[in-house]
Formats: sequence, C-alpha cells, structure tokens
Amino acid sequence: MVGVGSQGKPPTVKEVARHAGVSPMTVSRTLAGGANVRPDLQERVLAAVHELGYRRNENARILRPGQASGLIGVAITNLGNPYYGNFALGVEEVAAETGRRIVLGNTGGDPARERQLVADFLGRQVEGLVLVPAGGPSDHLQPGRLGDVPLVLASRRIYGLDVDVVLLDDVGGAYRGTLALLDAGHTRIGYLGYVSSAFTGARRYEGYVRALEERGLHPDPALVFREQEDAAGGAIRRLLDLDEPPTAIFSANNRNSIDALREIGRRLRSGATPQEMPALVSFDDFELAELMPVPVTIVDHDPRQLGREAARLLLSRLGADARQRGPARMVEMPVRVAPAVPSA
Amino acid sequence: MVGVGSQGKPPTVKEVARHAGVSPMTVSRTLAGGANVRPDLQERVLAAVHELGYRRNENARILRPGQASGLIGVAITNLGNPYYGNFALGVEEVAAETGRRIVLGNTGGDPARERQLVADFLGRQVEGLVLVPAGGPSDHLQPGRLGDVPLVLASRRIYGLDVDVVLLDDVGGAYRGTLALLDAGHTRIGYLGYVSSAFTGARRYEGYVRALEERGLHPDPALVFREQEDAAGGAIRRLLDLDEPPTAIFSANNRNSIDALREIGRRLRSGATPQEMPALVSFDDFELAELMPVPVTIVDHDPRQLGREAARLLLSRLGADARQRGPARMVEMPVRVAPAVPSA
DNA sequence: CTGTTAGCGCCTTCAC
DNA sequence: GTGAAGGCGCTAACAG
Repeated sequence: MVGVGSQGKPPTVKEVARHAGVSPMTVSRTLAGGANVRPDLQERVLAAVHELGYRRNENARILRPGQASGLIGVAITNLGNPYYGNFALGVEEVAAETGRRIVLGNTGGDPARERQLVADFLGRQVEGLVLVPAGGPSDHLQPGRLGDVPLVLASRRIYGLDVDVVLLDDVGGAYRGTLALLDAGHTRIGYLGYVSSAFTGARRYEGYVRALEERGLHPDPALVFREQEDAAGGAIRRLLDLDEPPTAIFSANNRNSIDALREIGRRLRSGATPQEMPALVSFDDFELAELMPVPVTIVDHDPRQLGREAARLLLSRLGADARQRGPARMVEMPVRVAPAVPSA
Repeated sequence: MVGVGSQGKPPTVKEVARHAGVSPMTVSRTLAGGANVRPDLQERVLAAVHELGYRRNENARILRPGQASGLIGVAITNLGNPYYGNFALGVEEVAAETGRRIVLGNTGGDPARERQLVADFLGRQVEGLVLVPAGGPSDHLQPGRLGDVPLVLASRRIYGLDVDVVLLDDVGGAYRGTLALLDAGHTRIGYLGYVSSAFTGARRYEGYVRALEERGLHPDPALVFREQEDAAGGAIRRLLDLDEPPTAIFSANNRNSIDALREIGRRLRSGATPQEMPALVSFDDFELAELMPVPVTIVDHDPRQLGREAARLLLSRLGADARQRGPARMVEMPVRVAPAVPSA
C-alpha cells in the first residue's frame, strides 16, 4: 500500500507476479480486465499490485503491434490567446472522453517549429494530429509524410492539402455583421484586419464586401486597412482622422477591436463626444463589450466547440481495424451576430 | 524521399540498416549524432532514412533503462481561462527549450480527474509533473506514490506536501492594492472573493486585512463577501444596496471584478451617476480596464512567467545522474499594482 | 570503427 | 484457466 517509495526502479509485471505467486501472464490478464482468471488469483494479483505500487508501463505496452498510444498531437499558434486556449480545451475534453491525452506544442506561428513538433509527435506514435496551421510551407504535412496518421486542420485550411478541416463561418459572420451596420443606416464602414491571419482575413473581408455590394455599395479603399502588422493603433487613427471619417467600423478580430476601442477611449477623454465616434462590429467576442462607450456588435463563436468538433473529426478517422478512409470533410461552425448586451 | 506513403507499417532501424547495407547499430549511432561512424556510412544511412521516410520510435527508445521520456505531465484546472492558458504556455516554452513536450490534462477542478491524470502521466513515464492542484484529497501526490518523479505545484500549495511551489505574491498584492484605496481616502472598502479558490482567497484576504489594520481599521463583516460560488452578481448587488454602501471594492480575482463592473454598468444605464459607484481594485488584469466607467486599479501579474518558473523548478530536479534532492522551495512571483491606464 | 548479443516491460500465441 | 516462449523497436555492453 505504501508503494516502493523513492528507492530503485518501479516494479514490473514480473515482480508483481512473483509477489502474487503467479505468472506474469496472469498479472497481465488481470490488469486487462480479468477475463479467464480465477477470482482468487485476481485478488492476489491486485493485492500485490497495491502492495508494490505497481503501475503499468504504457510505453512498453504501446510498443506491441496493434496497440494504440492513446496520444493526440496538438499544435497551435498561441496557447496564451484565450481563443486557442479554449480550442485546446475542446480537443482535450473530447480526447479525454475516449481515454486519450493530448501532447501539446505551441508553434508561435513559426512553420519550422510546427515541422519539428509534428516530427516529434509522429515519433511518439500519436494516433492523430490536430493543427492550427502556422502558415508557410506545408510539405511536412503532405500525404505520406505522416505515414497514415490522420490530420485535422482548424481555423485555417492549407490549399492543396486534402484533409479534414474545421472552420468558423467567417464569410457569413462578417456578412451578417456588416449587414447589421448597413441596416442601422451606416454607409461609410471602415474595415480593420490583421495581415498575419491571411486565411481568415480573406474570408472575413469577403463577407464584408458581399454585404456592401448587396446594398449597391463598394468598399472604399480609403476605409479599408487589412495590413495591420501587430497593434492596429495607427490604422484606427488614420481612419478617425479622415476628413469624412467612417461612421462605423468592422473589425475582423478582437485584437483590432480592442485597439480601436483604446483609441476611441483616448479621444473621448480628450473631449470628443460619443456621437462623433464610430459604431463597432467585432468579429470575436471580448469581455465587457456592453460597457463600451460606443455601441458594439459582436460576431460571437465558441472556440471550445471548434476544438471539440476538430477532435470528433479526428476520432472518426481512428476506426477500429483499418484506417477510416473517405473524402476530406469541411465543417463550418456557426457564429452568432448580436449587439453586446449585459450578459448576467 | 517519398516515404512509405499510406501502406503498411512504418520502417524500423532494421530495414534502414538493410537498405544502407549496414547493421542496425550503425543506424542507431548515426541517428544519435554519428560519433564513431565513418562519414560515408553515415551518408548511406541518412540516405536510407530519407528514402524510407524512417522515423525513430520514441516509445521503443524510452523503454530502454536510463532513457528519459522527454515528457512533462501538466494538469491544470481550466485551460479555457487565459490565466491558465498562459501558465501552460510558460511551462511549454521552457520544456521546449530542453526538447521536451508537455502532456496536458484539464482537471476542471475535480480531484478524481486529477488523480486519474496523474496515474496516466506516470504510466507514460513522464519525467516530471506540474500541477495546479484541484483541491480535495491529495493522497495520490504523497511521497512514494509518484515513484521518484518530481512534482511542482503552482498557484496553490497543498499543506503537508513538501514539494516545490510557485505562487503569486497574493498577500503583498492584495495589501498594496488595498493600501492604494486607503491612500485615496476610502475607508469603507468591500471585499469580493470566490469560495472555490480557498488557498489564494485566504492569502488575498490576509493582505486586505493587513492593509486595513495598518491604518487602524478592521474588516466590516457587512462588506466582506468571500463565498461567491460562481457569478458574484448577488454579492455585488447586496453591497451596492447597503444603506451606507462601500465607496470602494477590492475584488480578489478578475471574474468577480467583471461581475462587479457588469452590475455597475447596469446601474449607470438605469440612471445612477459614476460618483455614486465604488472605485475598484482588481486582483488580476483584464482588458480595457481603462475604459471602465469607474476608476479601476489592477493588481497585475504574468501567469506565463509563473509557468516558466514552475518549469524551471521542475527541470532543476531532473539532474543528470541522480535525482536532485534538496529542500522544497517556494517561489513567490512579484505583482504590480497600478491604476488602469491606456496601454498603447 | 563496426557488428553481435541481449534485454528493456509488456502481451499475443500457443501449449498444457 | 494458466504458463512458457518469443518479439515489438531500440540501444548499452561487449566483442572483433
């Protein structure tokens, strides 16, 4: 019951067997569920297990052919971002439901790091991979390079790579968000987006344009800033400083939204009135949006569900006997467009 | 160069050896760095590796005695919370610097789940464990139950468990935050805290009381709500509805802060004036605090650094030959107390 | 410098 | 219902 303490190596089946006066096989069978083992022997085995503090060595078990590792490799771009944190949580939850664990790596958006992580994951015999692609070259993900370990991409897809993908309804969300502004009477609507999120950025911009055009409008190049490197402060200032500033802004992600609101707050403190400030639509939720000094509409979604769905797609490829083949699937998770309101 | 594609099992050292016309050991040695292998043989081996798409089976490697798994088991309470997401990121980063990976499990604060995760981690031969304790019984963490796998606790400690711990300077942060309110002339200062975070809660409350008493004040039971189960809305309302409501509130975590601000926002929309609303000190940062309708002071800290420090403590216990023994260490990470100001 | 042998801990296969 | 043999993929230890 006390276990071995800190001395020596952990006990093995053999030692448990000796302790219980049976053969290693009886121990193994007992631990596997006890089919075809006499109850009294099982008891002796379990007692010995308890006594010695025995713990099965999973790595040795996995070594045998046909044994799955129970590991899912997950590589994401930024764990510190709540969006990806929740995504990872979703993957972990679904994996855990089948007794699997995730091995997690943070790429920081670096393709080289992604390549390295994938190689390591494969070496550890992961059963599958979930990736938020870092961008850049993707030859390490091409068919065959992964053996037959299934891969699911999330948030972005990689053109030319025919694998399962889970995305947000970027186009629809941006379309409906922009439409909400148009319906409120706005016609000069600025656009803010990151350059780094090329894939989602293009999709969200597409939704923005589609909504405008449906109302006979066209994107005004002077109002569109799609190239934010990092902080969007500069773009916001330029937008607000125009002779005829936009009366509303569509922001393609919450980082840009927060930057915009910071600048708006700054101007309000300097004497500007809320009426002079643009309304905002933010793709991505953020906390306390309802307390903002200008009306904010949120294109809301649930990254955790995105993670859960990614994991589900992956698990469906881990069929019992043979690798589940079938055409690559693309799932678009729904988004909700609504004015920020007190939530509690 | 193409690799094996999807057919059959992945190649082994033996096949690479045959392909290169050498023995398995020459392959192994080459892959281990190539010491004592003729360059031309190395080339042939590497060519064969490339040709066959060979990848070393880490699990088989780890099976040999003396080989480390390169895995760190990490169990946290809520990956979806940016605080823990950043904590996990910090651990991952430092682990990655030494070529290690993290196996991640989310406990959701459930001790049973924690126990299960720890057992699984140990079965996978992790080199060490980093835990944000879920609370509850901790017999599965007692000396000996972990073999001699080192353990580091973060955020909370477990009484009676003599292991390395990384904490925030909870007491100091709460003390200084409360002092800031006192210095601003407040004397009726409410307190809001979760019941679930018993450990940090007690420490932060201690800091709050210490500051009050230093000024000859005593905590007023009518103003102290330490028992929030989940949302703190009810406590806030009761505080604000007092005949003589507090002029300031110390909130022990950002969830409570946000709940408080939601309620304050609600009252402002109903016609209350900002002057009637309390000032706020929030332990834990949150975004756009400077845009809030009441002055907010932040007790700020960096969970990522907390994670990095936890990982460093752990790595220092993974000494080359013998397990690094030594007294358990406790590290308190500094916090910063400052009024919320525009950050960009 | 290179190869052979042996065995890590476990479990499938086959005998009893 | 139980045990003995053998091998998964890899690499120390020991020849040569």
